[in-house]
Amino acid sequence: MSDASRRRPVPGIADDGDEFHFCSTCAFSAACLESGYDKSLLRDLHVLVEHIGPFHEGEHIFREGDPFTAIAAVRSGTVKTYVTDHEGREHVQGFFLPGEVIGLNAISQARYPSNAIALDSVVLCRFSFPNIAALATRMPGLQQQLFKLLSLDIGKAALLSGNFSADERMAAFLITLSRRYSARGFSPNRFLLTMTRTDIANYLRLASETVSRVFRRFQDEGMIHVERREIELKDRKQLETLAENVLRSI
Amino acid sequence: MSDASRRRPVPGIADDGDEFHFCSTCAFSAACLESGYDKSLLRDLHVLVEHIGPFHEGEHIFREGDPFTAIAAVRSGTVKTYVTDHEGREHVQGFFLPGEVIGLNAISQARYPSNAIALDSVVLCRFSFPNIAALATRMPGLQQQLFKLLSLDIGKAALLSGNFSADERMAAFLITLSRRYSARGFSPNRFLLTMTRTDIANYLRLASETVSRVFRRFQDEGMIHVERREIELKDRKQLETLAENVLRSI
DNA sequence: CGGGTAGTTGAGAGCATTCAAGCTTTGTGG
DNA sequence: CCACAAAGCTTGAATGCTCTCAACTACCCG
Repeated sequence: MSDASRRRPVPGIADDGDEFHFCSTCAFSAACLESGYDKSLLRDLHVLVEHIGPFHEGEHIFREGDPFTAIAAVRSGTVKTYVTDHEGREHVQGFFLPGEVIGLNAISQARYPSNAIALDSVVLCRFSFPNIAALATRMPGLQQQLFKLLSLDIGKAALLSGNFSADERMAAFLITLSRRYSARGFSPNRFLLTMTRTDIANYLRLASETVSRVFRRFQDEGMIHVERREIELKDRKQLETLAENVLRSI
Repeated sequence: MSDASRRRPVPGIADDGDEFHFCSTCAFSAACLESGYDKSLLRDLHVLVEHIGPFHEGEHIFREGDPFTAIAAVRSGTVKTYVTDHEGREHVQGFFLPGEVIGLNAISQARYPSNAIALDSVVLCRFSFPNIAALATRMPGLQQQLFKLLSLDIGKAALLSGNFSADERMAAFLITLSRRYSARGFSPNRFLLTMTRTDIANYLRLASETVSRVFRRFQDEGMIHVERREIELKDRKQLETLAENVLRSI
């Protein structure tokens, strides 16, 4: 995390005496609560958590090459991860919504292999990785959850590896966004695109103009209604059909 | 593993009394030996290993949807993982050389999300995942190694996600193959392409004709010499330059 | 109101694909 | 041992999807 001044607990969420809370968005809470650990272990987990932020739009959370010490779950906002190549082209690797974990691909090299930037106002739960790994040896449920998260990310990364058309990739993008928002209790059919067309393009390996054109065509065909950053999925079925090939590999 | 009859230890490699060996290709051996664990823990690890195979060319190691119970390190040969979409197009997700681990992306769903097939004669080290995970709680070095392997695969999958030209992708493919062979003690500049042009194409998201054409062009420009499945890298520097953008994100 | 960023739309170009044909190697059976 | 088939590979020509370039519009914010 590049900005040390932000590593303070968020007011109102810090420890208050003997009580401790799990933030509802943290990816570890559910798994560990379910596993029925005793209170002391849960407290061990809890004290690892550091609520940091808010980061404002455009602010970096970490940069490529920064030493890796912690993973973080998004509490609110959207995070984009990306790398820049020698020609200055930006390659977006992923968007992270509330509840999702960033930094997992940094473990193998002990450095962040990409940049992470806030697309809007972002608050994170930060977990020291050495500490959570150590704790995981005492909490098999936590270890299992970490393995799962890592494994899931391998599959996610494979999403875009396939040889698909612009339409297929865009449909898959919209459907996965919808599912992820839906899983967090947001509307599955109406949501805000927190990223620019260019970001979407760099993520889907398209030109931003192509993103515009696909949006327009999808709208003309009645599949979506899009206006600036607001989007409504109007024909989910058709979108799912288009996305089918892309998503079956997850 | 789909073929139960192959789950026998390979003759000559099984336990012989009190002695136990690590097979040199197993990704876990080095890390765990280094960590200086006592003999009983190392034996625990060793008894988890099951040497299976050989699988012949074209034989499936697991299929999409098979229940996930084990990960496996390739001992010898090459494994291809792939999925097939609704139009019957094959999407190759990866090639696995000796020392590399397959099945890591199956953890999150408890099912293999893709097919794995032997490209030549393949022998594997199989590890029951529940067992190795349980052991990892007692061997932090092993847990760390598992985290690393998983994290590494996330990065690998991102390799092909970028928006790169056929030349860049092919160069990156050849360079990574070279590095991986080299890391295993094989020649870095002369090796056998154990996969077909079509497999390479499906992996790099190209048409097989394009793969042919790029090979020819690379050869005409003196970067490689390729004849059937035999390839020699003649101008590594130029290849690395081409691959630079693709590889910097790993 | 003006500047800047984001987004849209059109026209032309280019890279990769598709279609098609021919070549090479390998394996099989007469 | 040869013929033949099948699969893998190569090469050429034409099409097409997506990109690039360019101009224009809409919106936001000082």
